[in-house]
Amino acid sequence: MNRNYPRIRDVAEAAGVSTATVSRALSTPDLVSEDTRAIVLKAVEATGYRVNHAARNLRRQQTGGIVVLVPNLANPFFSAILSGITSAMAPSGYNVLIADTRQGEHIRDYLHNNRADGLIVLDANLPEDVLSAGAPERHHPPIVFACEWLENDTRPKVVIDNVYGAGLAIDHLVELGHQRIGHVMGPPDNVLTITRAEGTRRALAKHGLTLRPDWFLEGDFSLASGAEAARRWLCMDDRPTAMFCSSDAMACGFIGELHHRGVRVPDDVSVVGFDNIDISAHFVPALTTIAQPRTRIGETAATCLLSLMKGEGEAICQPHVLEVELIKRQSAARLG
Amino acid sequence: MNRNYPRIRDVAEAAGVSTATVSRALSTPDLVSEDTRAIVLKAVEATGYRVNHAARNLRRQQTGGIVVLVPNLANPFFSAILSGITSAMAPSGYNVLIADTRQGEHIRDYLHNNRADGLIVLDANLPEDVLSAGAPERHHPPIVFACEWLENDTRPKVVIDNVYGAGLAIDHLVELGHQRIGHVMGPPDNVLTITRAEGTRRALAKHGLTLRPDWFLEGDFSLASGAEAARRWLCMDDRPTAMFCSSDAMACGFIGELHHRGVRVPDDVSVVGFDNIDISAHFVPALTTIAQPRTRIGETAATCLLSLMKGEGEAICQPHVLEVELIKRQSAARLG
DNA sequence: TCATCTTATGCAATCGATTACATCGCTGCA
DNA sequence: TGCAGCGATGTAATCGATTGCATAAGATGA
Repeated sequence: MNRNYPRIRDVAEAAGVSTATVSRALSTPDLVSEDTRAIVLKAVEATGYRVNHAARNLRRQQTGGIVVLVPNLANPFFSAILSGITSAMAPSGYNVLIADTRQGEHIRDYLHNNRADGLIVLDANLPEDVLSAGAPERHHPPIVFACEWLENDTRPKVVIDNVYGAGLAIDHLVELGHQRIGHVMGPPDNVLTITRAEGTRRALAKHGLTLRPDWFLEGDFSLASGAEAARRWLCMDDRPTAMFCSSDAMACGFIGELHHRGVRVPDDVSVVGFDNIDISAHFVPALTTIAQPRTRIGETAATCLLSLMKGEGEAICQPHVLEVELIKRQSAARLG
Repeated sequence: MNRNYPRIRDVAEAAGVSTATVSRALSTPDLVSEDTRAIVLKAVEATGYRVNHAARNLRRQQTGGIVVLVPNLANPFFSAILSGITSAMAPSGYNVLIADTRQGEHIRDYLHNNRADGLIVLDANLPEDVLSAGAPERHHPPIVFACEWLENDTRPKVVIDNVYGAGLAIDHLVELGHQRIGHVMGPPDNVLTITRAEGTRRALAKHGLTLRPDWFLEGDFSLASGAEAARRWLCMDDRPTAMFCSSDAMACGFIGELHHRGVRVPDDVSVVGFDNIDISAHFVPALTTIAQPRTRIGETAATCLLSLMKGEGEAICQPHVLEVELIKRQSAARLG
């Protein structure tokens, strides 16, 4: 930041008005006459003035930024959401800060409302106390949850219907003639894991299929854990003919590992994923999956947070449930 | 941001010292006696004080943040780099803002030094004037380029040796007996495209192979452009037996599309990618590729920027060239 | 014992934009 | 004519932390 940088006072002098008028011309144009406004804008142009955000934020008692808490930034699933957030935030002038929740203690800083005017949380598995709504001595800024959320928490969230999505996947497999269906899950304490597993169980029950707990494999949404699940599938002496994976990354890892071991998808086993990440359409075989609108999740969360910060109340921020969709491709085929 | 939030004055009163002492105890502990420091820290604890960054930044004439300009945030290639940046930045206390360069005019704002104390640029294809070093009336903050860079520009950068990397790929294919080698390129005006194509040409020449311009296909690093390249490959009546793709995403798109059309990799054509993104090891077939240390690129860029901002001069910021490595997997096989 | 130097602390100005309040000039109505 | 009301603008206080300068207390040396 450069000293001798044009200040609002320089603009005021150039325009022959007071700093108050310059400030008003820029942030509340209705309060100045059309003529002065034009003069001021010309002076701004001439001096190359840009507002000093630190000064503005100090006076306005705000920080001028929002923070996005991301679990594992390196996971491409989140980059599309981030992209949606930044594009929805850009016109507002708020800065978008990102913080990787794996970076330990630093996140606590971000939760304080003197660090950010708002928060978008993509990771509901933070240490117990961090996100608790019930600690009034901690001054949290407005929070919007996206993708993940806390059970029994009334704060606004932007999510999908994971139970329904899982149901779509199972219905499809059953339609293809599969009766022996397994499930690769995410990490145990994750809401997405829980709801997708629940949806899987319900759909299996609906179709009168017996539930085989030994066919529910634990994973962590990653490629590597999908590969690990494949190895466990290979060790079974009584194998399912189809696997529903709780993330596309796990589905890809699963298929890739099977391929290395000489097992073919969908010939030897059908696979359905969840997320519809970019690679899925190009995978070999192209991945049948449940699509969720990732960019729109980000946009919606950002828009919701903006209206919360404007103080437009919680009313318009009822849980947004965005639609999911079955994308039929080649990784799941008719049993036979 | 809450009014009646503890200010430095509250801490001062609680500790029975002046605000100056509190400030010093926190930011320059050496200037304060051990006893008072302890008292102040206790008072900080008791009041729950957190510094107001707007006030600090205003007084210190800084913004407290750095901006990362990313071309297409939704591209997973960049998320690993971002991850490296945030982890290297976390201890410094600087905020990390991200801006997607596709978001048009807003980027210009970020380039002004009253918006950020430093800049990491991952996209060298911005409009001509935006990054030009030679416009002194624009007050740029310190800049570090990463991955991409401007030709004939002496500013610090963190890059890899793309010519050498491309050479590794071609050498490997030649070693496997391939004589007819094509190349899928990135967008035409991109430095990575240019240097990787140059490396390809040089390596082909080194091995005495004739250069076939009709085997150099244009792409844009994306999955979709890889698929498009596959379609063009299929239309050739005189096909290369191996393709070196300038990004893993294009390699995956290429292989996926061929697979849909019944062409097998590596049986019918060998493919080598570039980047070693996470999916590559799990792709079908597992992708032979040139690895670049993406996380470390981010970390190095961040560290370099930090020392630049500390005013430690350009000296320690000579172009950092990080190493690349050939990862042999299954997508490239012996010809025959 | 006094002058000098060092260390620890306080006082108060400062960073730049915003905004409550005061002022001024004008219009319109009684 | 006089006064209320309104629109446009200026004056100056304010946001909270930092830091140059002043000062006081203690250490050192002659």
